[in-house]
Amino acid sequence: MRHEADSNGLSGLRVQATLLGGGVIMAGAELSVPPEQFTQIKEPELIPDRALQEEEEEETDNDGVCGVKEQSGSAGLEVESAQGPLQTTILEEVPELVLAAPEESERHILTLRTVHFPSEEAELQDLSWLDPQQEDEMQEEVYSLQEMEVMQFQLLEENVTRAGEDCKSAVNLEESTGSVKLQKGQEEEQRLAEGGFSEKAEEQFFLVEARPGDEGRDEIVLTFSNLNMEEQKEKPQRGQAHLEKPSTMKNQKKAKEVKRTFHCDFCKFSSSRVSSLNRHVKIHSTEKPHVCHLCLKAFRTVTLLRNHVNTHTGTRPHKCADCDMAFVTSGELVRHRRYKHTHEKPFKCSVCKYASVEASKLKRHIRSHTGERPFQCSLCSYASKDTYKLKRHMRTHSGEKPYECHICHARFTQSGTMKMHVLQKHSENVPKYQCPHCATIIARKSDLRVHLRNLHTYETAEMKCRYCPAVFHDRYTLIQHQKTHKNEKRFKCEYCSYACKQERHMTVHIRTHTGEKPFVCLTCNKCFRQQQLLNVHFKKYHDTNFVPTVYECPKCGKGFSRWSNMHRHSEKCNSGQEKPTTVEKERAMKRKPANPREPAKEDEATAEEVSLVNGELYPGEMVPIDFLEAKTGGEDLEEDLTCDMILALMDK
DNA sequence: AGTCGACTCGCCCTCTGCTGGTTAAAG
DNA sequence: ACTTTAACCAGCAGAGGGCGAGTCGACT
Repeated sequence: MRHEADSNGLSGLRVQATLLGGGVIMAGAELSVPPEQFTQIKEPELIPDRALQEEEEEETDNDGVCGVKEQSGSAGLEVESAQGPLQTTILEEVPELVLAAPEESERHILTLRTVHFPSEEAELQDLSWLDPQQEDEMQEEVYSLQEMEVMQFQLLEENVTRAGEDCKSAVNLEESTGSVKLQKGQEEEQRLAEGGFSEKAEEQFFLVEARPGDEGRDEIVLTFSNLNMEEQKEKPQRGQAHLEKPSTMKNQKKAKEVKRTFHCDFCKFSSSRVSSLNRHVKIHSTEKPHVCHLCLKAFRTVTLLRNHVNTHTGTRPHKCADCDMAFVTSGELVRHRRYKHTHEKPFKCSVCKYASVEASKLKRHIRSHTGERPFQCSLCSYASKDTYKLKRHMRTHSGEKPYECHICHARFTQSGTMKMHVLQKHSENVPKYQCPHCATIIARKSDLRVHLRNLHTYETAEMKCRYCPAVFHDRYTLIQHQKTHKNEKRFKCEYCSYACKQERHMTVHIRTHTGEKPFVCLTCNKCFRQQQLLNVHFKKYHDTNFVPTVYECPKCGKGFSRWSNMHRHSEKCNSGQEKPTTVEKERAMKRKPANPREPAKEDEATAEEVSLVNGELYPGEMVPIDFLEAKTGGEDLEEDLTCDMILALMDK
């Protein structure tokens, strides 16, 4: 059964009835209605062929009843219309349903009901979403819907072992299941009895498909139902209250007798048994005479009380043979066994492979296909597909954070979030996720997904390398490639053979060719090629608080502004003291001299020297430059050293 | 009337995945 | 110092599993 919303809100009806898979009656209608409306799909019921045969005999007497006739052929049953598309009054020209071939052993009968089409305009629904093959198997009747107010389908599942019975053993809608009925007069009567049905009914649409499950089990496969479950529940009598469903020949004969229906005065419940009605009426009563002696909770029936008391006493008489679980009722045990042991899932979605143990789960699942969101948040536009999600969503408005980390007491809105928090923050041996394309290890699966999306997704647009003409289609490869350029001396001087890795080095170097000295001392107007040189110059000659570092010879105590000079001196010093250790060297670097002033020439050279450090040292800081001495032989370093020389050495 | 089984509603849970803010490293 | 980038992290929603409990038809 499939459903598709009509965005225009117009009504349209498409009646479809098809037999699939041998012996399954399929009946469906697709109507454009608001997607929040669903109807109830009744469980399949089993009826014998013989009953169907007698039912059909009676059905032929009913005017306006959708006929059910046999159709032979390997295709099995098909519901087809005896008429062409109806333009005005569908109730006078009803489609005929064809029952399963006699040899069919199963029939699924699905009951849907109550379709009202108040709109003046009828629109055919697009069935393009249907599987083409599936669609081909359906015969459709498309009706103008203006005057169609009520339709009722019943599709019952029947498991019949006897073969060869005449399929014309009809289905009498009046007295049995397994039939489809569209009886205008009856519906009109019912509508009038209910005080104007057309005003109360709401638009609904649905497309029904039902077929037996695999392996001939008692399974029912439903596609879409967009009929309002609640409404179905609330309006069980519409054109249906008087229906009987005899499952045996005995009941069939009973059905032919005049049967009396007992109606509830408080709701639309009715039953053929007064005992059922009496029991039902109790649900409208506030009287709950059966009180639990343990918690004083009251119940309407002794059965409910007994089940309740069992929850206190732990009495669970229905024990699972395959595990330790036990239940108060047998139904719970059956369901538990389906979930945990037999994995029987009778409710199957034909749109996808989903199957469920419970019908309510299939109903909930179908909302993921239809997009129906019946549960509207009262505070925002959010609407959910089930009550729990709405309740969970409401925490975003209330700020409620019911889940607390037992270690750091952080609070969370969802248990899963807290669980992840504990795992990531407070657990050892946290699982990690290795990227299959690179060495990256990521803590969360979802973040790995983001990583894959951002770095390893193929992009149709070419991404160019920043340094060469190469192009790539994923970011990771591009980044890896660009890293290969990292150690290249990509910047080459146009005036000499100098090359370097960083552009800012080249900028400084170029000034040695152009003679440009853009940094001017505002005090003495001396110009420098680099800001750092100017800074050092200023400190040494114009900053009265500046105290330069002095390196003292460990042998004679003579001071030097540079460690290399001191070291050169110390090698030749005859004072007989030992060469300083590395630690002593570091101490010497931190020592402050009594009289630090050095000749201006050396100071300037020192400033030049400091400028080599690519800004990693602050102005005035001393740098061990053994490598410079090795290069220059330590002779006249201050005078001979140029910026570009040092830069070249640094880059090496 | 009692009981059973099927059906149904509702609640709560877990798992999953996306999103956007934060943070630290790299450029 | 600034920008960019990617992992980290909490928030939040989608989907589905499992079960408690109430109702009702059918049977005894």
